[in-house]
Amino acid sequence: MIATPDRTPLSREFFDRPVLDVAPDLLGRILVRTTSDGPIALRLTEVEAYDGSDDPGSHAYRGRTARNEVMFGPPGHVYVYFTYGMWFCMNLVCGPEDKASAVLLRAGEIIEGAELARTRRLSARNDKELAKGPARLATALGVDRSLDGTDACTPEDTPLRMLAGSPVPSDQVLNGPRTGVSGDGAVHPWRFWVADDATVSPYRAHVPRRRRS
DNA sequence: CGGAAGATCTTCT
DNA sequence: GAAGATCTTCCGG
Repeated sequence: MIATPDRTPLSREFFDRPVLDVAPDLLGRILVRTTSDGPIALRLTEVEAYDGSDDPGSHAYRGRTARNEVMFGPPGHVYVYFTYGMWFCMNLVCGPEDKASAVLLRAGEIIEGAELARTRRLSARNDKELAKGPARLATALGVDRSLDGTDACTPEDTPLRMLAGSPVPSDQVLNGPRTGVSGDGAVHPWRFWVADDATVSPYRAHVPRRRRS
């Protein structure tokens, strides 16, 4: 028989821990995104930890700015940024407050609302690709900067919530270098994913884009 | 399948 | 002014 995933919300305390503890613990948890079109539920299969102001790969490394403001706020809130001229990516802020650490949600399996997700991800060739990659994940869920700062762990039915789901046993969690991170930040093996899961995105090392003539 | 290049624009230097 | 926590399409093997 199949264990029903736990639909209770994750607590603030869950996120109020060091980001390297929270990141692997987020695998198997469920993110629910609700809009007027209906709900989408996503089971997280791949994340990356960004260790706040100590981490050269982190948006918070060079201090507080208008963009990363939310990272310096309370844990359990959502940090959304815009990148490469057309994509959004989402993070969950971790503790302690002011450390500005966060977990980038890189990939997941859509377990509810796949029909709706497909309408936002027309280029996806199959359902495994709907949220395979951080920008794809945000696109599938209809997440943009208007959700920056949203509290993801309230008991109320907000547009974005984290539920307990079913944590992945540590022997099924793999880790390695972060994708697309350049310079000194690339050395940390702070990308975590579920072993043998087809929704995990392929690893790509950072490549500086060639300058246009 | 793998590599190259384009798309597109905010953010910080 | 340059680079970016990316994705898609196009091309060659």
